[in-house]
Amino acid sequence: MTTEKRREREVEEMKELILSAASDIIASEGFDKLSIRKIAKKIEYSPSIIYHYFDDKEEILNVVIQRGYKKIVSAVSSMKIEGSVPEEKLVQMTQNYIKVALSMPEEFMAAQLNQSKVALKHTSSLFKGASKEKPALSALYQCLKEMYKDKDVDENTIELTAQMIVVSTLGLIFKIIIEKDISDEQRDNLISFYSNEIVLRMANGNRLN
Amino acid sequence: MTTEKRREREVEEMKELILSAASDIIASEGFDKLSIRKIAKKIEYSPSIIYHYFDDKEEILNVVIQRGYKKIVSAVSSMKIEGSVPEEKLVQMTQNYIKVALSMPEEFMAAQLNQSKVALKHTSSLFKGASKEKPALSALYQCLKEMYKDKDVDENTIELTAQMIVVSTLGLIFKIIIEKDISDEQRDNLISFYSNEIVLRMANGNRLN
DNA sequence: TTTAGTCATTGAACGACGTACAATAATTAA
DNA sequence: TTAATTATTGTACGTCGTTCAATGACTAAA
Repeated sequence: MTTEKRREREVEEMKELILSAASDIIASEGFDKLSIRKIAKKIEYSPSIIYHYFDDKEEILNVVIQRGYKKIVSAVSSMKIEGSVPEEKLVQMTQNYIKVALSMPEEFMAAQLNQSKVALKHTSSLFKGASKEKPALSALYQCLKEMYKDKDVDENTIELTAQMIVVSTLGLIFKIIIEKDISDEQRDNLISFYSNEIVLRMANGNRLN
Repeated sequence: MTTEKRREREVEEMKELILSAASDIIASEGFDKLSIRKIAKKIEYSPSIIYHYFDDKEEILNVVIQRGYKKIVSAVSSMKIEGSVPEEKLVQMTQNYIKVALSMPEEFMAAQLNQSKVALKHTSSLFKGASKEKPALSALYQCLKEMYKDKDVDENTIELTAQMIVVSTLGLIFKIIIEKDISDEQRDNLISFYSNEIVLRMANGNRLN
């Protein structure tokens, strides 16, 4: 009777074994080098067994990517924002996000570029109402709202602005990761100019109203 | 004696045959589905022959990607800019770039994400002096300079601003392509808001000076 | 025109891949 | 102890990129 519980646990353990082997391989060799056969060798089972626990390679990849994405989200949200005025908060949030993303470039790119339904459920941010669903976007949205409290900006414009800031930040992160030979100095310059200048201009442009 | 010339031409023709077969496959099935064996079948040769004309699959891929990129560049630069004031030009340039990129999403993504030296030579834009070398960036740079002619903005800031606009635009394009299920209406909204509002804010923020 | 040499092209093979499936081994419930 | 269920494996298929020795075709020299 209690057997069932144990079985469940064992299945979970086996899945974990497979996933962590997959993560190891990805960490040491990169995403494209992951193969079912390598996982099997690493956990000392035959390749076939993996199909008892996962539908196919893609499912494994999706789980790994999803976990990477959660790691990123929790890293970002665990960072304290010390700014008192919304402008300062905005700058800090942007910098935090960029810093975390650049600390795990492989995982970040994989998560963001993955077009599977599962991945898109987490990463999509361009639909109407995204600022209510996505944590990063909603933090941005609140920040902007605070900034606009004396002005007259409609909600739709705030949402669009938040989306554009997110999308721009992603562009910067992508390019920094792709152009892998940027010097530390140049990289810091770019990030600092972007977060201290560009983001604030986007948020608080002189063309509002 | 003239044989050599003919040989050269034949080699070039064979390369072209291989490349165009590769392009066809990529166009109809996507980049990841391209295989040496498929190319061979398409041109009715054995797979081995391909290695007489190219080092490996990657070389073929690089050439195709490079051509795709050139296609994009020439499409953008052939578009007339009708705006009289630099602000209008800026908006139009941005819209043109986005439109062209979205008209060839596969090729555009492949070119931009390719980390090979060859590709980066074309796509990198975050180094110091990029606004002098890269056509898209330099057009932007000129535009910004015109906008700032009465203000006092140093060259470095102009370059950084141009780079940030490019990078942001890429972010928007990437996300629109990745989130493939965005409705036409929503997509047009985003592009219009970005190019008419956000880009101008980035260029002409109230925080200048 | 024959010969020797160069170059184009092929077929077969290797090792790797994802995956399906029937056969076997282990475990559980009766 | 038996029957049923479940875990695990071996084998096989079709795919892939790539190498290499063997062939075929063409070219230059005799």
